[in-house]
Amino acid sequence: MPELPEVETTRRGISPHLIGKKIHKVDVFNKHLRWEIDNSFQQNVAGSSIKKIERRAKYLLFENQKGYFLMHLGMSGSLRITHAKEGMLKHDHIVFSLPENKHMRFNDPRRFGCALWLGDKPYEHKLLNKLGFEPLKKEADPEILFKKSRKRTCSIKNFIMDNHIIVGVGNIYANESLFLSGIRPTRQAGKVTRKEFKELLNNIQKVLEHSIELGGSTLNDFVNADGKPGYFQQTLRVYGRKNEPCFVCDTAIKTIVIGQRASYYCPSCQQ
DNA sequence: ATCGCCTCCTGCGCGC
DNA sequence: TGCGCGCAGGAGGCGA
Repeated sequence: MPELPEVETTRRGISPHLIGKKIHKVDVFNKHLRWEIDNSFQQNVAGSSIKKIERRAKYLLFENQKGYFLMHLGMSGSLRITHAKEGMLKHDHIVFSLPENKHMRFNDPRRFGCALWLGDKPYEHKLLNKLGFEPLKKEADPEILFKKSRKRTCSIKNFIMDNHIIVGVGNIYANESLFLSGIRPTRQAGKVTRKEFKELLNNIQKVLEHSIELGGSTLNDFVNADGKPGYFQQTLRVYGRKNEPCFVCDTAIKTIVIGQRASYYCPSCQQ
């Protein structure tokens, strides 16, 4: 379940194996991902060289001579670098053949991921042209959250998980950052103060950056990577801790469903 | 415009 | 040991 830190770690991990390298073949073993992989993907990717890999939200954007293609890891996807001889795994849906007998393989048991040819104006694509700000770039500004949330009645948790507002905050980090900020996930977004948004964005940045650091520590093993994502290496303060004592005040952590998603909070620390 | 629900899919853990 | 069930979750799409 890649969150933004895992996507960024993936980008950094695969980059040395792809930048400036030619993808001489693309084999699609199962085109039924979130959207069916159409012929333009293979046509425009096979035989091209990768110039750059960018990340926007949880999308990976690969640039070649003709334009850009996009990949999303969905819930269960991964990209890993292997030797060509290495055996295929169940759910290896796409294999990119690289120089020096290497492969990049896209594996995705749940097939919520996608692979899409975008052409030469990637940011005009409907998946990308309505996205909110990147929490880890200079553009990140709590004032945007404050202004856009006025008169909003949805929960603050749904609000920060809305990609049209701010990108890359998945369920785990939404729970964790709200706990660190003392804000109950059910509170109406419009009732969160300017001061609280400053604190909240700061905490979102902290948990994301911390997790990228942990992910980065496994980068050396990225070939044949099977490392646990960063958020399993760190201590989660509320996520998955139903009925366990709050680390701050010992109150039992509560769980509730918000927007079809499991939400955890300390009823004493978070108001 | 905004909100909340539905959906895609497989693996896992649980209860019996 | 095995079966069936429910749950997990990113995010687009849709109806209200």
